[in-house]
Amino acid sequence: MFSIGELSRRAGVKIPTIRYYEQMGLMAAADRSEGNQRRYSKDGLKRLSFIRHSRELGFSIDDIRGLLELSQHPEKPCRDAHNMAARRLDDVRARIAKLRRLERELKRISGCDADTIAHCAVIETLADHGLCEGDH
Amino acid sequence: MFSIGELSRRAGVKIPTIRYYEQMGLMAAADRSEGNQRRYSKDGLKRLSFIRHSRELGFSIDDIRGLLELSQHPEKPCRDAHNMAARRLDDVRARIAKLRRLERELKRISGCDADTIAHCAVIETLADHGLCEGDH
DNA sequence: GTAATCTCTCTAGCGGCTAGAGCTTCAAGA
DNA sequence: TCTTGAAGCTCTAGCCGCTAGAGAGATTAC
Ligand SMILES: [Zn+2]
Ligand SMILES: [Zn+2]
Ligand SMILES: [Zn+2]
Ligand SMILES: [Zn+2]
Repeated sequence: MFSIGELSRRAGVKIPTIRYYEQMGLMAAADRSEGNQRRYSKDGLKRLSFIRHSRELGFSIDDIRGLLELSQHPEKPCRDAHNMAARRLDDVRARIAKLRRLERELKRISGCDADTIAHCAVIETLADHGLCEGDH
Repeated sequence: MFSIGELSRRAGVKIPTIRYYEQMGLMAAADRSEGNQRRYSKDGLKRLSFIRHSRELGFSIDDIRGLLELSQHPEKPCRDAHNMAARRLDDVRARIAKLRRLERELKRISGCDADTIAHCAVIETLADHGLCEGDH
């Protein structure tokens, strides 16, 4: 049994974030000490690590609720988990595509060789999307 | 002179967003009709289009305040504008790099060919970052 | 016993909007 | 000119995923 501070250190998740996850129903309401402080076991650490890793991979709090639920039922089919991962992947790819378009425009305007605002490619482009090469 | 609805349609920015930009000091407090409704001119449209385009390119509200200010002073050097664009570009590249690492992991776990949660690569990976190929 | 360090709950704030309630104003047609 | 319906007004609250702070109580080490 360890404190929330210890859990925080071990899992690499800030204390208020742990309490937030509890509120959001990701972490079960923790056991309490006599003085009402949260006490965690190895299980709590595992669960929190799962949550952290899922967040790092971009899953939403809602998704994670589902994934945690699934992980509790080893006999169930994993189709749902695959679907969530696939949706995540699609989303990530869409975001990459969008950012690449941004990168292209930003690279272009960063090449401005004017000295004053009057002829600055950055300002001119912001004022007129027609100067852009692509969509965004 | 046109209404906020008309401005919204022409600039492709929602009405509450326009009012929000006014609150944030990006749009100047608009002229008003006798009945206290906002009235805009071509200048307002230009300014809003500039804001919209800047947002699309990923600049923050704060950055945009600066960029608008710069754009009002054509004689000034454009170094500041370049710096902002460069910082934006760096940020976009960092985000792309991060998303690509994500993409790789998500692609890997999406290749799970198990049937049940018990052996599902998605769930296993979320429970153990050690199974990941890279950092994130 | 006392001091230092945790931890507790509760509330509010971040960015960039978005939505709704409850009201007033405007514009077009009869 | 009057009516009606759309559009506008302000104000407040909510979204996500935290993060920060106040002011209180608990724990721990010496
Ligand atoms: Zn320039
Ligand atoms: Zn553009
Ligand atoms: Zn699977
Ligand atoms: Zn990992």
